[in-house]
Amino acid sequence: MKISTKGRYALRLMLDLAINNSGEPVRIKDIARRQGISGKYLEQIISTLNKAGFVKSIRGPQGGYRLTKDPKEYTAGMILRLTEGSLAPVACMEGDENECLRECECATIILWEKLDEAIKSVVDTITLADLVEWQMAKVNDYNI
Amino acid sequence: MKISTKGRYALRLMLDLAINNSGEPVRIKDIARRQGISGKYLEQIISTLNKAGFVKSIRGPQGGYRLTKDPKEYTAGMILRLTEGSLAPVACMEGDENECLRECECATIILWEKLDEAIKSVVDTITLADLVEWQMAKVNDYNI
DNA sequence: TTATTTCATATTAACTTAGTAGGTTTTATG
DNA sequence: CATAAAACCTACTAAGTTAATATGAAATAA
Repeated sequence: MKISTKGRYALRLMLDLAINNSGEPVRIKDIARRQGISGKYLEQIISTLNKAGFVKSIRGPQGGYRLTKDPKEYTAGMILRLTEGSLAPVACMEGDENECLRECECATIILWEKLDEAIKSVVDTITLADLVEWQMAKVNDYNI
Repeated sequence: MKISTKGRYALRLMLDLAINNSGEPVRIKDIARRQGISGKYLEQIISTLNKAGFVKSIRGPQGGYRLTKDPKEYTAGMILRLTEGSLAPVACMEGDENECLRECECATIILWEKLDEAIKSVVDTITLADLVEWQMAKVNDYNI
């Protein structure tokens, strides 16, 4: 019941892009340095974000990445689901494929539904803009 | 971000024990048959529940297991944490051991805290008695 | 005494995680 | 035009986890 590094790094990567939006594209190398994450691994993660249109890449020297949308347009859920896959706590909740034959008889499904709703209520309401705001507040605290 | 079979089976096992409390101890073999789960695997899971004092075992013929407490005394969280380990969505939230060095600078921790609270608010308020109640309602629906 | 049950430990195949490795393509700049 | 800096692409891998199976020992009711 853990969010893996892929999801966690994707979130920090997007947050890094949102904060370092000075005009020039942001290089993987710099994100890797700032976040203390393997650059090669970040390449793979950002590739997913790129293909989904979450970021735009500029190739060649002085290249890098930029967000395609305003930070408030990305929810944490969008980023996590893209990189982690479904956030449903059990597979039988993920649609027709994994439907459980005991579904209509098994009461635990009600627990899983409530848990699923609780998770969604957090990840689908918090946006990248919220993370930026919290990050700014943290930096302020730190500098006082 | 999934609950594994251990946790899911433990919950169904405890629910089965709560429902089949006719006085005689309940055998693993019968739970396995009713739930469609490998008996040998259930043995391992119930061993954990036994050592934690959640169930009491009676050995020998006509032996089996019984709950030690009233169903409303067990929360889903107690059962899941015992079998799954911590339900925190990220390791850096699990106490001093896994503390993240970036904690005080990284805004994502706030998201994880909110997610953790949301998960707790479900699993720590739903009891085995609730599951029994829901199960009874399901059986009624089915028989109408 | 026997059969039935729990109890204990070891093993395993398949899968996932968290990267590393090595190279190709694009393109700004000198 | 040559070079270097960046993104891009695919394959590989060590370690860990999951979801069991396998084998047998210990306890005990009949």
